Amino acid sequence: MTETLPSYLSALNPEQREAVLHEEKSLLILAGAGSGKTRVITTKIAYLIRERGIDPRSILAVTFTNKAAREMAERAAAIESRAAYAMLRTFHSFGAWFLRRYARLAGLNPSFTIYDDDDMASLLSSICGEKSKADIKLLSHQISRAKDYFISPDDPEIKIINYKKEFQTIYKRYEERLAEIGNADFGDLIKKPVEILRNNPDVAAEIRGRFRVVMIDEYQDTNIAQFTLLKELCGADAYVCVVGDDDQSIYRFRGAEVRNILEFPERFPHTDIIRLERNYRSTAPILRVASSVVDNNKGRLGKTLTAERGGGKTPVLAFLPNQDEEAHFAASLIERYFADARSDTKRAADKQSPVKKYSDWAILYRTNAQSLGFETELLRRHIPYRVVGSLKFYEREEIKDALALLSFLANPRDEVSFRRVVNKPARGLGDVAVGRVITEAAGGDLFAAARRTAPILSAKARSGLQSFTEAVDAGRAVLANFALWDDPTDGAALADAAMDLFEDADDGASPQTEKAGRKSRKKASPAPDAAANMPTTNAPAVSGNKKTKDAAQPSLRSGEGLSVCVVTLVQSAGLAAYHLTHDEIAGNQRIANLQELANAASLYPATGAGLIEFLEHIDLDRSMEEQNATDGEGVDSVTLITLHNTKGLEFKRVIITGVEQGVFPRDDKKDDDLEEERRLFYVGATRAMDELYFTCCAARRMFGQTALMEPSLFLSEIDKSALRVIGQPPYGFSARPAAGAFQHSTSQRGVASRKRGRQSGDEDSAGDSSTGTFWKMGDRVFSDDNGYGFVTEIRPHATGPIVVVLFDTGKEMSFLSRHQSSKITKISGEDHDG
DNA sequence: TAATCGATCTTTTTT
DNA sequence: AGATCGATTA
Repeated sequence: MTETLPSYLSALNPEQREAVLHEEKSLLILAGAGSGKTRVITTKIAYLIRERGIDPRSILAVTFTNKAAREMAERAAAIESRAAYAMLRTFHSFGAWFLRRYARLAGLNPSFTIYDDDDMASLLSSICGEKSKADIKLLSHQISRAKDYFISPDDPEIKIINYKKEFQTIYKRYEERLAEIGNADFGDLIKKPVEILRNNPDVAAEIRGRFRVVMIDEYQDTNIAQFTLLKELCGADAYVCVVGDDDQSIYRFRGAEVRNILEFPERFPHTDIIRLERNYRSTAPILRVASSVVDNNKGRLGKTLTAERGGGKTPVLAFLPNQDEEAHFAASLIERYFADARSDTKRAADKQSPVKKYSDWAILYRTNAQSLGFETELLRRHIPYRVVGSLKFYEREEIKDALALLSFLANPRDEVSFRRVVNKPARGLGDVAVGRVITEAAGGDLFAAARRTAPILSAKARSGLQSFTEAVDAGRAVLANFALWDDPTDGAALADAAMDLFEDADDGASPQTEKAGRKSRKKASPAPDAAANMPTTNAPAVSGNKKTKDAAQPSLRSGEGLSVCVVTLVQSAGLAAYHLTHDEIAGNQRIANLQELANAASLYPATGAGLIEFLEHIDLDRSMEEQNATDGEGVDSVTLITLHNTKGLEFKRVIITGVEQGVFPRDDKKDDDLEEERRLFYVGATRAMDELYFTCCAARRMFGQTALMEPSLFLSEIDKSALRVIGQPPYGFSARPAAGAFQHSTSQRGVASRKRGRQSGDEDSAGDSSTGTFWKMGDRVFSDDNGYGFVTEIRPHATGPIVVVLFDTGKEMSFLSRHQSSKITKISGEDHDG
């Protein structure tokens, strides 16, 4: 039978193939890490279209990240080009698509914009201004959670989130204000579609008629609202296929419910379950380490991943004195990788060894803040890197300002954006004047209200308000088809017209032409100042030589499409001048950032719909992947990334950093939260294909102070023989110890030194009686010629031990201890005391 | 009304 | 250490 199958199917293993060919009612695929689940999904999409004659437009596949969605679309289309017509989106992007389409039914204008967490907080503080910032943050978090659980203000279940009556009141008020403004928050993108489906049987019928196949990836991370949406989306005869891994559920904190995957068979009757337990990604030693940690979790379905790959190196655990050494160590590993490559090529130039790339490497950390040290070090060594998922660009003041202007242009009822920019730069508008405009608007069009209010204000406020409205007017003037939004109260015709504009590739236009059009526009648009893109975080190769040249006269250039609008708005509002004069040091950089935003906008048409599309894209996908990638995959670079963000990715070599108690796991974690951190460990470790490293620091600067750290609990859960330990383990450390404390000796003069436990790895050390030096793997050394380095190998030799040192420069040298040890000085490690 | 200085807290993780 | 917030001052 196999030979009758097309090659894309026969290439699958039996379980994968079974999953692809399955076609009864519902399917739950329990897919371990690296078991080829993306391959299964994409192949299944292709198979359904090609072999089963399913209309691609009736397929909906949902993922969690934009990156995953893009990858899925690419891979499916590579097998079967018609897959481009299928709807492959993130949950939120699908929600936004749906909500625009049926906006009216939720009382929204189809041109609504999306409020992020910050906007949410701003709105909340305008509702209850007396609250502290922390309280506001908590409230917005709880409202988000409520929406994740599909709980409305009046739902009695609201007590689960917050039992106080006050919370209910505020939540309710928040919903009213948001409705007045006419925007949606993240939760609404899921919750409102459900409500529309429930309240409008005709819409439900239409949607259910359309989507015959629904697939969901990373199902273990869905929340209740998303589950509810799935239920509403699927008609009685829809085919539902979900893929997930309970061991990789890491988003409980934002409402993910592992129950969804555990109870899926009950919720969807006649479910078949297929397990994918063959891991194709990692070598066995890596899987062993990953499993030994997650095995300590209680609440799991339990599965056994088996490595399909033989051999493999033992993962390395490096004990290091502090953060700086950690960054040194990571950078050195990467440099050595390439140093090896150079010597390799001489010896075995004809051997077909794969090309070594920076992108083979990823440095993982628990919190975004940890990236800084690595950035500094990589920058210093001219190792190109990119920081994944760093929101920094959109968190910049000038970018937020510009986006607020655009948002206000898109929705003149947007009070949050209005407040942000109406008096920025200072136009002499104080609380009084702004308050008057808002009162006048009475929840309606603030732009119109501003014009009406201006005449009755003081001369100063009047001219300020006028200059603001003129700026907005100027921005509006460069947009075509803007009339649509002039009167948001104009009902059906408006929505219908808007819907045409927002209509996606699915109805009518071929997705290929659409995408091609988009692409070519992107290509055509110059990608100047790619360096300016992520100023603090970009690769060193592109640091700003070009910028300094025109630093004398920085000005915004408008390019194609919507960039005209961005530039016009920012210029005429005086934002560019404001930031330039306000911040003499960073001013030019700010202009460059604004320029970058304008460049991104040039991919969109200069129309009202283009504006909405642009804003939606920014709200739903802040990864900067697209903008960053100048051509194809972009510059080859090391990946710096949070553990959470690595989900679904893989790298040849992975360094998991900061594996210390208090950092990973955070020390306030226990029980369920601790189990989630364990899963996070599992996710991180299983990203590695060939080599895996852990780093654990004895001391770490936190809050401006140096704190002594203990090794992570997780390290102690790993079988000692599964790791190769280098550096100085703290006294008493051994993997899998009798439960007990790790203890540190106190640090001395900034460099914490640790007494080595007697029991650990004596085969990796050697004393040299002639010099009185005791060498050990991982010892930190210094040489006048080569700077700092680590002892990476100790070999016995007739005339005494040979010590191999990897210097931070990447250079590796061997020293015959007896004769040459004077060239290298041990600066930390085993003290000479016993 | 805006800018500046000190006090205070910070770090999860993300669509 | 760095951001952020509030109070004080110009």
